[in-house]
Amino acid sequence: MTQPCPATLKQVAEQAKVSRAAASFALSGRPGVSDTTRARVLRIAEELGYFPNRAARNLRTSTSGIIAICLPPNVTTMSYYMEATFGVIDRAEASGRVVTLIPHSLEETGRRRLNADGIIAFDPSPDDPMLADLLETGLPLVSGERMPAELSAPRGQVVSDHSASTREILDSFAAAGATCPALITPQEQMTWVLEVEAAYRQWCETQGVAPRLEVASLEDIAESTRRATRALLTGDDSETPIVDAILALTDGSVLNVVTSAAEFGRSVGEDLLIAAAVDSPVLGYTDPAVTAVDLRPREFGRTCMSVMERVLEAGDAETGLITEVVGTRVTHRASTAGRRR
Amino acid sequence: MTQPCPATLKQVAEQAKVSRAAASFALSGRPGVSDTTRARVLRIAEELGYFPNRAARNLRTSTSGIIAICLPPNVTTMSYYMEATFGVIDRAEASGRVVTLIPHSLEETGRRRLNADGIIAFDPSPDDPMLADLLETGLPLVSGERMPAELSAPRGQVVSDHSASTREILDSFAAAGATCPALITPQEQMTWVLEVEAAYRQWCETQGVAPRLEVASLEDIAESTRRATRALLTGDDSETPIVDAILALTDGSVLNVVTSAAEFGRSVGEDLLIAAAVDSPVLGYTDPAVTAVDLRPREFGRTCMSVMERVLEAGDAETGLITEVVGTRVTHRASTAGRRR
DNA sequence: CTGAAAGCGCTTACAG
DNA sequence: CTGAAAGCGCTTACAG
Repeated sequence: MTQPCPATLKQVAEQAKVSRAAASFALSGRPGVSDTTRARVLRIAEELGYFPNRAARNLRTSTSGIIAICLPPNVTTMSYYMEATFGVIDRAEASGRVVTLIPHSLEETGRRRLNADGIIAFDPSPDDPMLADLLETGLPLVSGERMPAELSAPRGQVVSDHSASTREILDSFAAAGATCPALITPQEQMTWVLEVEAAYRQWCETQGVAPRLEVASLEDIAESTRRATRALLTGDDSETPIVDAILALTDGSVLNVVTSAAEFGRSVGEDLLIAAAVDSPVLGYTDPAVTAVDLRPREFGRTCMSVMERVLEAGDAETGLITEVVGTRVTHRASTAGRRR
Repeated sequence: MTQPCPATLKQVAEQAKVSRAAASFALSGRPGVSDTTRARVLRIAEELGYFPNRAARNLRTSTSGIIAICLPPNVTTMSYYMEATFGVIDRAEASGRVVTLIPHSLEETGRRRLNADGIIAFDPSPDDPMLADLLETGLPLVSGERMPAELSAPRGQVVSDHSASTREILDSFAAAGATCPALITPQEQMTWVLEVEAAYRQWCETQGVAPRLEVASLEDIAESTRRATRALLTGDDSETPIVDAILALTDGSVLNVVTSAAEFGRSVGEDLLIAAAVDSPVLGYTDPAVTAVDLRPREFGRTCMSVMERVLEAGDAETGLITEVVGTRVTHRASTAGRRR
């Protein structure tokens, strides 16, 4: 067990034979202390395993050291958000901040109590009432994926190149012999959904194929997901070409397509290719395993936190909109192998 | 926007025309202040929207107000842990505490820095090295599900009745006509896994059927999951009866069975029943949807936090092992319908 | 039953 | 370049 009470600034100062002020200056890297003194203080702080008492620092600086994460309501693609959250935590640890999640049940008083220094909102949606409330607090906000235009601009944002990954998926469909790829989107107007959709439409236009979209609506989500699959896979209309590939944006849709393809006389990975726009561990367990876009959520979360740090450091100074891009990569699996492997 | 600076104790005291000490006593419910004064202070605090400054309180009481959650490494059944975490947060909010997650990548220095008041460990496993380190800190610990005997006892625990839910699942298999139910377990020796396994063996003994277990090992988890399914569904040995129902403990196994049943000439929900020991939203999206045990993770998380509060309140006083049970319920879906619906 | 006072550990103007 | 001092908001012995 480590020492019960961690070393205090006073102890460091005494050992280094300087005042607490000097020690504080040395540790925070501010000018006003000679290089030799600074080095000595840093060495002793290191030896004693010193780190500043969070409560004292927060009290003095009127901060809370808390970064709050806001996730979309009713998230089914849990793994992405869980990983992204851990990414934020990874990075927050370095600056001694604490990360917590805001439950959607949190009342206004609860949010006031929370008293965060900043908010990271993943996949902000214009339909989320809590998000609107959070924006009103005026706290520094970093958005994971772009903020919808209807909402006030964030101080920083981290984005993925969904256009590129969508094109890569569609190209791999084509390479495996598919000629009529369809899209299943959720009804929520999160910006990444719009980006995938736009990239899909553009790809279709370039290739000269007619876009086929189905929306799994929010109300009665399970049934509407089934309806979307059915709409795409029943060839009730001989005028429209048969859908031979599906890019699904939510894991619910993916799983529904994978598990019901046989009912419609299709064989996934052979005469029906399928891919997911967000990867998840479960997609590696299905048979066949499902090709998906690895959005590198952990890295994405880390980047969100480092943008947040820049925003907090800037304080009220004008920074413009800080933007960072996190690269994605497609994990190719058996579901897009095509007939001829 | 609410007032920039929340009301302070001093303001409350001034308005109530008492000393800060008296106001503090009144608010904390301690004796030493007359009833009329107490009522006045409480009313004024309410009016001003007063709540104690976390940093000041923490500094004064040498606490951090942080509750850290430790999840198993490599969790695939994300939704359960996410919900349980939100449950902890729900409840922590009432006592003004902040909840954070401990990433498994966190180094020893990081853990010292974290400086939590207590730790809630979900599904503690004897194989988790981080958990062993956390136990050494001597911080108050509440475990979600029982602690393995090898590890030091927690101060409190919250458990589910896995025996009852396992029996309910197995009984429903039998009611739908299955005669040879099998179990797929993960290799991790989490106590709930052992409990389900024990309940399964006991049920088999009572029913006079031979238990059939497969383990999906950790290394090469995806492949071993497939192997487990194959082992159960290929009738290579005419001496052993054909498995006609499977209870899978992880969502990976469930999805693998559901998506590969057809390959083995089986039809899920008809001649092959399947159920999951932990429910997840994705199980509602497969076709057929999968019967599963709803462990009520949010309620479970809330209960963990309320046990933690009791532990913290007791301080060093001997409390014995505080235990709470959270009821579960089986969500019956099409995967266990059986041939004759 | 109530008030005056100390002090948690830090940061930061201010004076030397 | 360095030191002495104030004060963030709270809790809690201590004295009346």
